Formats: sequence, structure tokens, C-alpha cells
Amino acid sequence: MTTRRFPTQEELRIWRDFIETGEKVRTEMAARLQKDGLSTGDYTVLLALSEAPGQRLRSSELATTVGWERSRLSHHLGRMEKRGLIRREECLTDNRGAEAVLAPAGLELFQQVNRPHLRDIREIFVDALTPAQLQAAGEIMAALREHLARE
Amino acid sequence: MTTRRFPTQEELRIWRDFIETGEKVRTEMAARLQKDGLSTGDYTVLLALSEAPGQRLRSSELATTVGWERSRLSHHLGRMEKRGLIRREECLTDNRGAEAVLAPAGLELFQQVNRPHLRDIREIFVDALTPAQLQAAGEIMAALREHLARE
DNA sequence: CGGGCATAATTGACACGTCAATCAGCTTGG
DNA sequence: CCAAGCTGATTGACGTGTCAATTATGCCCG
Repeated sequence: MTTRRFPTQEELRIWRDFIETGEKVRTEMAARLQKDGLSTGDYTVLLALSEAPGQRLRSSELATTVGWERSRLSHHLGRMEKRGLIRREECLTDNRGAEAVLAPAGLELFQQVNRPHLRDIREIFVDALTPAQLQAAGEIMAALREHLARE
Repeated sequence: MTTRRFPTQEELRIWRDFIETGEKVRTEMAARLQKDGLSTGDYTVLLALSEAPGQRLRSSELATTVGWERSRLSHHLGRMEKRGLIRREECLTDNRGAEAVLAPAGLELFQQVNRPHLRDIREIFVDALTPAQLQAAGEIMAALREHLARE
């Protein structure tokens, strides 16, 4: 069987659904977090730091942990530092390096926001799907990711 | 049975997978389109206009067609107009109104990019999934969307 | 040792998205 | 008819993301 060159109408519809629904879900979650003064990026960084030993991480480790490009992280840390959520320290073992450290204000805000955020995940995502759909979603995401990685 | 307040570890893992994988897929597609000089937003607008009668649409219709907020569309059309991909015309039946019209350069670029883009959808998305997964993906997106709408 | 390359991180320029404010023109009820 | 309010669209400010260039340091090999 030859590989079809183009997607069918139905495949296209699902692709667009995938993109648009993903956008809507992210937007909704971003709006909810925003009410507590955090962007999704802020939350991601605070979560990673709060789980790190000493609540600090090298910039590059943090970047791979959250799956961001270096420069994106650098810009984001700059904004978070300005707001007092984190601070930066020099790395003792590598003078090129920098460490991001969770600041008290950042920790407090994170703790304040975390439970409501988890509830929102349940409300927006988990409660929308049957257990079978949830599992299928996990498998689909894994398949997409794997496929992307091998290109 | 009482509703659990927080997601389980597994549910949380799937949520994060959903967000991160979606981001990776969109980023990959955006990078491919970018090689031809289009953002995903550009493509969305060009597609909608190219399918519209007279290749023109009122701003507000265009906004609902692509599912964007007005101001987002307005900014985007401004950028596309500057590049000569579209132009704006006044609306005859409503003096407040504006119409976006596909410009020749926009049509040409869209036609040039469309087939490669469709191939990319197949490569990145359709080919990564089994037919069953694809169908499941469609159902999952529908469920999420429906759930969001009824909040 | 030291020149050249790799790596850590930042920066600047620019595209993008959201929010709140604004402006102009339509519409309607007293 | 006209003031009040609604609607279509734009704007400015700001946070965010990407790309390319830059800075500074580490490291390796000749």
C-alpha cells in the first residue's frame, strides 16, 4: 500500500481540533492562574524549583527540566527576578554558570496557588474525560512525542 | 462516590504530557511553516480568506471563523497588511465595519505553502498515530471542548 | 602553555497574545 | 428625534517566545 500524500478531510478535522482545543485548554488554565498573579510559565518554574534540592537549580538543568530553550528561560527568570519570586546566584563550581534560587515570596505564592491549580487541572481536564479516554490521551501524547523525537 | 479533590499522580502525568506534547507539536509545525515565511497565525488567516466568497471577510466574521479575539485579529491583520499579504477595505453596509481582503501576494504564498503544510500535518500528526488513536484523539478533543463550554 | 573550540548564559530585536481603554457609528426607547 | 447604550474595530502597554549575536569561561590538544 502506498502512503497517501495528504491527510483526508477527517484527519484534517482532527488535526485542527487538536490544535484549537489545546489552545483553548491552555488559555483557560492561563486565565485561572492569572487571577492569582501567575502565568503558566511562572508556575512551571516555581514547581521545578520547589521540588529541587535546596530549592535551587543551575539554569541549564532548570531549562532541561522544564523543556525550554535557554534564552526563553533566561528572559523568564529575568522577569521573575524583577518581581522577587526568585533570585540568581553565581555557581561556585563553574564560573560561567548561574543558579536560580526560589525566593521566599516565590515559595509563598506557589504554596498559595498550588492547591487551587490542582483542582483546576481536575476540573478542566480530568473531569472532562472517562478513565479510558484519559489513558488513551496518555498513549496518544506518548506516540506523538516519540514520533517527533525520531525525525 | 465522592469526587476526589485532587488529581492522582498518574492523572497529573497525563495532564503535563498533554500540555508539553501539544506545545512541542505546535512549535515543530510553526518552525516548518516559518521556513516558508509564514507563522501558524498567518496560515490560519490565509486559509480562511482563501475559502471565503470573494476571498474577503468582515473582521468579526473572520474572528469567529478562526476563533480569535477581536484585538488579536486586529493586531495580526495589521502585521499581515504591512507585509502585503492582505489589505483592508471599508465595509459598504456598515461604516464601522472593515473587510479583510486576500492580496495577490497572500494568495500566491498560501498556494505555495499549502501542499507542503498538508504533508507536514501528515508527517507530524497523522503518521504518528494508529487509526484507532486518531479517532480517540478526535473524541477526546470533543469531550474537552464540550466540557469547557459548559463551565 | 596557549590558541581554538565548546559551553553557560545573557541580550536585543522582533513577532505574538491579552487586557483595558478608546473611538466611531449604529440602534432604540422615551 | 436624540440621548444612552451597544457593537465593530483599533490602539497602547505589557508579558511572552524565538532567533541570532554576544560575552565570558572552561577545556583540550598540539
